[in-house]
Amino acid sequence: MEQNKRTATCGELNIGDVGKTVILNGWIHRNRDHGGVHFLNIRDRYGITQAVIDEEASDALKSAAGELKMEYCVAVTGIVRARPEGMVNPDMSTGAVELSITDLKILNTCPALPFMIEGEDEPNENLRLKYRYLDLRTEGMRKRIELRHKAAWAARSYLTEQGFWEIETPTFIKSTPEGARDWLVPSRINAGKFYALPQSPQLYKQILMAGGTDRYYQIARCYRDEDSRGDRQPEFTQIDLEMSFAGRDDVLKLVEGMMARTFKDVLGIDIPAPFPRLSWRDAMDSYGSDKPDLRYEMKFLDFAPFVPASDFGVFKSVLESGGAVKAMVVKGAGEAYSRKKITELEEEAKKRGAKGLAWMKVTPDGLDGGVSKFYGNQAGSITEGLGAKAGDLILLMGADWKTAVESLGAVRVKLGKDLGLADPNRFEFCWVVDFPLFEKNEETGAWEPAHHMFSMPQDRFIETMEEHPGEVLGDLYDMVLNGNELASGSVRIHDPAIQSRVFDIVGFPKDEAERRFGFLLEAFRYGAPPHAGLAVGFDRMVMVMAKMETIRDVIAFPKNTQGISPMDESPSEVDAAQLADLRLAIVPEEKAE
RNA sequence: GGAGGUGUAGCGAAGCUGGUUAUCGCGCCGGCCUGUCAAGCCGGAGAUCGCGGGUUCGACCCCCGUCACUUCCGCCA
Repeated sequence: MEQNKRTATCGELNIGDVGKTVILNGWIHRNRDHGGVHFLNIRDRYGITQAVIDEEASDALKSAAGELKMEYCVAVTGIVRARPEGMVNPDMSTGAVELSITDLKILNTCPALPFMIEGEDEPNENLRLKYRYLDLRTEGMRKRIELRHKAAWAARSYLTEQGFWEIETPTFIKSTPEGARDWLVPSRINAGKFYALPQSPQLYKQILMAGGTDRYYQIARCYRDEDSRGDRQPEFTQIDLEMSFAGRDDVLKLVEGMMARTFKDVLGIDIPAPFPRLSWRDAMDSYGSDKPDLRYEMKFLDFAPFVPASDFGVFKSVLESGGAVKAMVVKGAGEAYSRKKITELEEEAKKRGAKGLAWMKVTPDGLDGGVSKFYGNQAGSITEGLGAKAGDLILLMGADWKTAVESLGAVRVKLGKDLGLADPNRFEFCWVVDFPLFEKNEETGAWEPAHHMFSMPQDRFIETMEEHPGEVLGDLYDMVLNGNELASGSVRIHDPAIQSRVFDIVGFPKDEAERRFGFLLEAFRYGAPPHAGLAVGFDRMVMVMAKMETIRDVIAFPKNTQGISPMDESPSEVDAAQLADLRLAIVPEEKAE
C-alpha cells in the first residue's frame, strides 16, 4: 500500500501525474476556506501546489483543515487530479492540477506572523533580518541563495578543470598591517596574545606558491573591521586564487574564462571576452572612477581649449594653477534638468571636494543659462568640439585634476541612476590596469602603498623606482562590472631584494617587516616562483547577477549596517568569567578615549 | 568621526498651515460562503504617534536633545 504513495515536491506536479497518490511536505502558503470547498496552497522550496478539500470530504478532515493557519508545516496526502474546465491557473507552474486531499497531518503550528510571506508590502530590512528564517521562505531570497550556490559551483568546476586545487588557509592568523582594521581573537592559552581574522588569505596563498602548489583557489571568508556599506560586510566571501609562473595576462584570461563560465551556467548569458582594458589614468580621466560603469557612455571631454578665450575667471585660474577643466555632455537633458536638479548634481560633486558645478544648455540658437554668457561667443566650436546638440546639457568642472574627475565622476554616476541609463539587464565588464604603485599621503608627505606592499612594480620602473615613486605603475588589475569593483589582484613580488626596496620607499622598517611577516620573506628566499593572482568579491558578483542593490540580499545571514545580527543579537557582552580567563578587562566608556 | 533620510496598531502606509473619536490596505479574532488562486461578504479587537524635554489654551505636526534603522562622505590593499 505504501509503495503506491510517494513524496512529491510542490513544484513538480503536472498533468502527467494525474491519478497518482502523493504526499506533499510543505507550508501553508495561502488558506482559502469557501465554506464548502477549501483550498490550500502548499509551498516548499520547489514551488506551490494547490490542494483541495472537497465538500464530500470527511468531517474529520474538514475539521482538521479548519485548524490550519498560514505557515503551518504540514504533510498532505492526496490524489493528483486535473483542475476542472476553466479553473487552470496559467500563472502557476502546477496550475493545471490540484491535489485532492485524503489525509492531512499538521507537523508544526505557527503563530501570527510578524510579516506575510510574499505579502503585498515588503517589511523593513531589519525585521526581515530578525526573522530571517521567514524571509528565507520568500521566493526572492530562495532564488538568490540558489543563484549563489550555482555561482560557487560554476566557479569551482571551472577552476578545478583548469588545474586549481581548493585549499583552506587558516582563519586564526597573525595580525598584519594591511590597511583595514583586523578583527582580533584573544588567545586563552596564550593570554595577552591575539590572533587576527584574515582580511584575505593573501600571505598564505603566496606561501602556497612557494610550496609548489602552482594553482590554488579558495572560496574564502574574509574579515575587515571597517564601517559597513550596502556592498560591504564585516565578513564576506572571496573567490581567492593564485597562479605560479604566471603574469598579468594569464590571470586576466583565466578570470575572463571563469566569469564567462559562471554567467553562462547560472544565467545562461554569453559574456564576450576578452574584456576591454582601461588604464587607471584613462578610467579616471574619462569616467572619474576606477570602477566605471560602462553601460552608458558620457565620457569626460577636455574643456581647456575653450577657457582662454573666455572671461570666466574661475576656470582660467584653475588652468593657471595646473588643474583641469572637464566637460560632460548629458544627451537630451536640457529640458529635464531645471536649476534645482542641477543643484542636486552640484551637491553630489561638492561631497567629493568640488567647489561648484558649472553648466549650460544647448539650444537651436546656441548656448543658454548657467555660464553660457561667458562662452556664447564660442558656441559653435564648443558644441562641435563636445559633440553636443540642441537639447543637451553641458556640465563643466574645473579643479585640480583629481578633484575635477572624481567629483564629475560622482555626478556621472548620479545621472546614470536618475536617468535610468544603467540597464539592469546588461553586464559590462572591464579591466582597470596600470594603477600607481605608490600614493603620497597628503598630510605626512610620505609614500604609501596604493594597494598593498606585495605588488610588483612594472618592469620598466623597477630600476629607477626610488627616483619618482609617484610615477611608478604597478602590475595591478581590478575587474569592474557595471560600476562595481568585482575583483582585484596583482603580480606579486617574489624577489626579496625588490620587496626590500618597496619597504624602503614606503618607509616600512625592516625590523617590523621581519617581525610581522618574516615568514613570508623567508619563504621568498627559498626559491619562490614568480606568481600572480586575484580575488573576486563573491558577494558583490552574486549581487550584480541577482540585480540587487545590497550584498545583504545575497547572504543568508548578514549583519545590518551597525554590524549587528538582529536575529541572534550578536555581538553581545560576555560574562566576567570568560573575560577573566582571557585576562581581558572592559574599560568603561567614560574612561576610554 | 561627519552629512542626509526614515521612525504612526503585528506589517505597509495616510494624516495638509498646530484643534480629527488618529485614517486606509494587509494580517489577526468571530461569522457567512462549492471553485478560489492577493478569494469574497459581514462584524470585531488591536496605537503611551521611537524615547525624553520644551513652546502653546492645545503637539503625530513646531523647537531642543536622544535612540534605532538606512544612504552617502571619511574609512575600506
